[in-house]
Amino acid sequence: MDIQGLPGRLLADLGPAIASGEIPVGAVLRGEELEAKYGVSRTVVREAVRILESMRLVASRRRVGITVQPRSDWDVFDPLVIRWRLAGADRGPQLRSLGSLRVAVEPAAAALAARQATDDQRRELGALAVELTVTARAADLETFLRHDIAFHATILRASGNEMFAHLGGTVGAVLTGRTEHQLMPHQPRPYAVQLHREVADAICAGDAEQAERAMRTIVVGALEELDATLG
Amino acid sequence: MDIQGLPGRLLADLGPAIASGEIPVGAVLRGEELEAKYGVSRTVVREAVRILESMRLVASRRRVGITVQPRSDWDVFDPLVIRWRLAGADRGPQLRSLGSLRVAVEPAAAALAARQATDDQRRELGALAVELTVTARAADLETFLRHDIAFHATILRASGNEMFAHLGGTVGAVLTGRTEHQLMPHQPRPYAVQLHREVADAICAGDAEQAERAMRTIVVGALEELDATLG
DNA sequence: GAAACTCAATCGTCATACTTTTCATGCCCG
DNA sequence: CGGGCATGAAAAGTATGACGATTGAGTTTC
Repeated sequence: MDIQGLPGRLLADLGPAIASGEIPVGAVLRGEELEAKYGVSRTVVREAVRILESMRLVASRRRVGITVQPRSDWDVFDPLVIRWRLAGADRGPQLRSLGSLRVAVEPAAAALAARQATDDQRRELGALAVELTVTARAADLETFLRHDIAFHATILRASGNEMFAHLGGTVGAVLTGRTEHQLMPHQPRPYAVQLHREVADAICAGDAEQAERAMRTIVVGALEELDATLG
Repeated sequence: MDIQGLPGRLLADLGPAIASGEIPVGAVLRGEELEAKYGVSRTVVREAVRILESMRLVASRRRVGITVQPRSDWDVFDPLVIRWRLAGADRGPQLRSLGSLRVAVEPAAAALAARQATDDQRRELGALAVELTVTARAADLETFLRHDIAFHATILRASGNEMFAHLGGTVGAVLTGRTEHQLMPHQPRPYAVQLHREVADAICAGDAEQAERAMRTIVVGALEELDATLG
């Protein structure tokens, strides 16, 4: 998932620092400075900066340096940017944005999945729904999270839309983030688990409307809970 | 919008070639090869490859070379990847995916915009709706397109969700693409123009449900029309 | 006071050398 | 005959020194 080598190490340090605002918007870095700070060569610094530039986090200009760009320019769909922001200070706004995106996308994906999931995918969803019920009762949060991620990713994949499918990773990051940061109840709510079961059943049965409705209830609920927690 | 300098030139050539399948999945390039082909130094090739790597279009491995990755790994939300794919062979699937995404996102954005757009934004939407009506009647396709893009981008921005806002550029690429490639009627359908007017009015009046409904009609219609055209 | 000019800072590119990783070959041993 | 292991080479990864191009800022000149 991560970028390799020395440029990767620079990114892993600079990315979160910029995303969290520790290096503020408008700040100017010089390449030479970064070489010294990390004890690497120009080659490495330049490659790392190029990548940050392709994410629109910074812009490099002659005679000026490497400038941190305004947040509105950032490529907020880039998986790395999402991770960095979730780890940093504006986790709240980021989770809210992602929550709204989920509300828009996941019900639609569930409806599509009910129409065109493969038999294997339907079977897998059924199995995952069972796992969720079991691990929720056992309060095994870690395993629950893993299956929850797989559940949503499978539906997004089963929608047959490659862009929805790619949001599987993003949704995974959201679920992981809110569990890691205690934004979840310590034990999954039975009602939420029940809704997952309903979504799985509806998709298995090919009932698009019911799948969409149940999924919407899930993601709207998650967003409301988040709003309540963040105030 | 584009990446600058010599690495940008490499990207502008390699990106479309990979996105269109001209350089097939699984193909292996060598850095030295690219240096020779484009008459540039190692530095430049490496920076370009790093960027392609961060889009997951290729992976670079020692002793192996630069391998084109399977399409399912590509970062399909990256603006450059979207443009490259729209320009190439799988424009059809790409437009369909984007169409579904619009159906999911834009109605939700319209509803949010009705609740929390600024006065300026409401005014601008009203003005744009007027422009659309006028230029549609005059069959001034180019101006119509420009205002249509601004209309949708303004709503996405007015939703107050940064991720929706960023899709403004993507939607712009879609609209431009389908106009350029004759996937549109030669004159905008009066009914579609009327719907834009309704969306603007609803948002100005703060009627979220009506805004959402009208916007859904627009994007569903666009998707159906696309499906009909592509067969 | 404004316009033109000079200068220096910084990124951009190139060429080259060296290092590290990893695959493939083939040898040796069981 | 087959499998594990040493050996070598191929390719990317990193480092470095040199030069070019751009551009912002200060300075001069009218």
